[in-house]
Amino acid sequence: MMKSAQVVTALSALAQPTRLAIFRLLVVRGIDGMAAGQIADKLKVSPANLSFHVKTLTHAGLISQRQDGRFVYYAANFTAMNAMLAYLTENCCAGTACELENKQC
Amino acid sequence: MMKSAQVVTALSALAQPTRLAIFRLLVVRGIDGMAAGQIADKLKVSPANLSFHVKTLTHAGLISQRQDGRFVYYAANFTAMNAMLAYLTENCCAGTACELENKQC
DNA sequence: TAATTGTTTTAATAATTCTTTAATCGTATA
DNA sequence: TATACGATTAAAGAATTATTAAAACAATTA
Repeated sequence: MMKSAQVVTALSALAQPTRLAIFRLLVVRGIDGMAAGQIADKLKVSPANLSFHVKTLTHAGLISQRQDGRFVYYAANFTAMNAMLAYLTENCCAGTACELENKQC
Repeated sequence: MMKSAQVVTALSALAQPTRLAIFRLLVVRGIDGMAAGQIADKLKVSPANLSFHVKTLTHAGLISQRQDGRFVYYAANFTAMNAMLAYLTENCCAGTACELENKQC
């Protein structure tokens, strides 16, 4: 079970256009992930700025990194993402009668 | 389909301890919602500060308001919440082979 | 070892966000 | 109409966050 402060950290990490784009890119990529330079090229962000943003996502636990030669690969952490999503819908409608109208809630 | 900027607005709205608490409270409450003063009491937040935060959540489309006498009731907008959650998991792992390990992705 | 490539860090500035207090607005009741 | 109650707004200062450029670091190759 996730704590409120962790969830705020994760949401803050995603609440920025560049970081949201990075995360979505990595979600689509799956477990192999993508090298820092590739991400920077694809999103047209400077290397320094990319480093700044992936650091924020990493601290939030939403992505992981692995080194391969002089490349650093980043990948989405699906467990953390799912825990965050679950926190938002938890105990929805006090457990009653809302499956009728909503998908996850 | 939600646009990136809308999702950033929604995530920013939730990425703050007081607002996350307000939203979770309203998610549990369901469609009836809760009056501003009740929320403020429950979360031990000043009326002015509560107004500030519900305004942010309202602008993000995550909650709605309805007036009843001199009370203003706020309720979670489940459609917006689900759209935001869907955006994050969209096209996960390019559509391949990750149902094996994850719940939503 | 020197040079190159990929990435990160630092420092500075610019921009945004949060909290508090006081004043204001709207609805209901005496 | 005057008063009370619930809620919102406005203004100010404090705190946090984003962007840029330059320097530094780490791994590879000449």
